[in-house]
Amino acid sequence: MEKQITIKDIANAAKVSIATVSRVMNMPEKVAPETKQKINQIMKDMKFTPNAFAVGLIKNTIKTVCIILPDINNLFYPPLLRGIEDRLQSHGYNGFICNTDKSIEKEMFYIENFIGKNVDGFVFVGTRPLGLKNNEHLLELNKRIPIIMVNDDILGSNIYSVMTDEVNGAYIATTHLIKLGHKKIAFINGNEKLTTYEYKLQGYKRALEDNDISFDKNMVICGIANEKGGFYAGEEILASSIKPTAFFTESDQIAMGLVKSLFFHGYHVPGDFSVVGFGGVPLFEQLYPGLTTIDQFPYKTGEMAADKIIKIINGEKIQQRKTVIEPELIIRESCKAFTR
Amino acid sequence: MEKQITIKDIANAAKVSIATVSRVMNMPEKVAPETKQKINQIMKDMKFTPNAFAVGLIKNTIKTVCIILPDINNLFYPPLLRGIEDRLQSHGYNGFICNTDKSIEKEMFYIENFIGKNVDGFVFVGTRPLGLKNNEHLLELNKRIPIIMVNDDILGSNIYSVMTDEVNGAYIATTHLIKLGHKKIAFINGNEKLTTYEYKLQGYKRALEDNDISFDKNMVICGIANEKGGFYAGEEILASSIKPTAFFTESDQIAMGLVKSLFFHGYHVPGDFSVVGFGGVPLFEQLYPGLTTIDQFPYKTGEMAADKIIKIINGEKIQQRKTVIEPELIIRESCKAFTR
DNA sequence: TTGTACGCGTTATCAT
DNA sequence: ATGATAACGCGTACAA
Repeated sequence: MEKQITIKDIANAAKVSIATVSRVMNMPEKVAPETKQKINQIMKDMKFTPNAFAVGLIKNTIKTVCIILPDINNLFYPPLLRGIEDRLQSHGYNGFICNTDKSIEKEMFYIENFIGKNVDGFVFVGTRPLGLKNNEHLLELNKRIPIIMVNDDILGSNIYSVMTDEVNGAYIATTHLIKLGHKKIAFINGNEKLTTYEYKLQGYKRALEDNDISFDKNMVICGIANEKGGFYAGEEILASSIKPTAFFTESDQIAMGLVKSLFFHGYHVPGDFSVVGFGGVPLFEQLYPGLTTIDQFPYKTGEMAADKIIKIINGEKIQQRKTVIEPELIIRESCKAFTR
Repeated sequence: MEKQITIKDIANAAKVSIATVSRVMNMPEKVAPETKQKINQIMKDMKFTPNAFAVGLIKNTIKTVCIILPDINNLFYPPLLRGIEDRLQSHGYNGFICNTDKSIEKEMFYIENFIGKNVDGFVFVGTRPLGLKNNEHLLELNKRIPIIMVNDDILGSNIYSVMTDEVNGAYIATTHLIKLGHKKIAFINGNEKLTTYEYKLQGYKRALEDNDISFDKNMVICGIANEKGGFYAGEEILASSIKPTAFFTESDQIAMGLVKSLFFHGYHVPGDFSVVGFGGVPLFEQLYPGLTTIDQFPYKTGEMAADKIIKIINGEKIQQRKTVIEPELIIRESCKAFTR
């Protein structure tokens, strides 16, 4: 559009050299107050903003991070992304957001793309497919550029991470139901080979075990991990001979669909069935009934991830490779004691 | 971290000049096939990626757009953002996402910030505060850099836009309820001075008028435009002497909270009250009951916005300044005929 | 077909 | 306290 205003234009207007103009921006203490004053004024008047490419060429940073996640439509991510963004912002950084739909190809494409754009680091958000071959490229990348994983972790690697203790979260959820007197607790899980599903299953099993309830694999329904999957899971269970009295779902979003299915068939929650979700998405406080769930503190998770990647970028010492966030039970209205 | 591979390294390795290397990337037809072959191989082997800053300095573009929106936690935005991103991607562009929380100060800060980062354009998503003084800076910006507005429009300006016909959307929603026999229709709106609230109120009023139902301002509740606001609005109405038989809400998210309030007090939807939302957020198909709503086609809106800003950036001719998307009624389960 | 050399806007080093 | 100038990595006009 318009010709860009350069440091040269400012220098001419101020009758000084470009070096002085540069100095008022980078080492303002080394320039005389009046000169500084004058130059600052002129920069404002002419709406000067330094060319980021030129600066980047020299400083080799553009204060930008690339955030890679499965899909922003998953309700867990918006608050998490806000946490990241707000925090990056306060450090003077910005973030690109990239949706991969869990496709490793897309992920690799984005990585190439953004290495080309000289980002300062990568944040990988969300659970990852199991298997080394899906994660090898991250190990490679980690040698070139600062990266961090959020809500997943590659054991035995030296990749930094911030994640919820999901095993414990699932344990707490299941235990809550058991303490309420439920013994027949169905678990609605996702059906892909993702670490998060493994963790939650572990926690669920362990809670049963610790309470001498035998694990029944028919009680585990694996489907699509969203509200539709939750609905279908409900339909499937109600049509089957499985008769749980309570449900633990892998995500809040699944819980929503499940609850719909239950109501749809004339049941009441928590009157007939208790439901515990997982995530802590603020929205579901306003579900009917208010969803009892495991809070993963998505916003806080994002903040911690942002702080950590910035530290890594700045070469600061990090205490622990893996930061664990302990989840907490939020009791709302979707559970009831089972008495019979 | 590691030393960057430059075009010079490639040139040395291939025993050619840097000009030739540059040419294989930018004018490959002007270099001999064998030379090209060899250089390409070496570039791959050495994992060469051109320095974006250097390229940007010359071409003065980094194929990046800045997307400014109120808050990604508003459920209407994730699908819209996906539409934008997917489309930008296919044009070789990437997008920054910035949440302003409707603060003009934050917005201006981001604008400065990203002008400094040399983005190629801005996409302003979401309704804007009324009043020229809140939008003057966009008129200024529009002279410097390509910009587009999504779901708002500044009349009389030459800023491009893509937006739903919200007046008509509200008209359709209200008319739907009227046709079902409802005469006492409450409208739950947002309480700020934003264009979108004005538009929807207009459509609501017009529908009443066209059906000889007199407008009762007590039937309009203005509150916070999210699920909590919806819940409070429900509480407020149920505690009052206003006795509507149906609700039209400014957003799907409001509808969710409203429905909760209604159930909470022992009412049934649509048995006792009919509810129509606004937006078309896919999630609410799995609300109980499935939410009848006005589809604004958020994903498609995003796609169209992305296509348009790219055209503007490329200097292509645009047919119409303002692209209007006609909303459609999605009938699900939250409405019922009123007979009495 | 290929190479030389200049310029993009800024920072930083060395003089002054 | 300020100025001149060499880098930063790449693209391209011009020369060969």
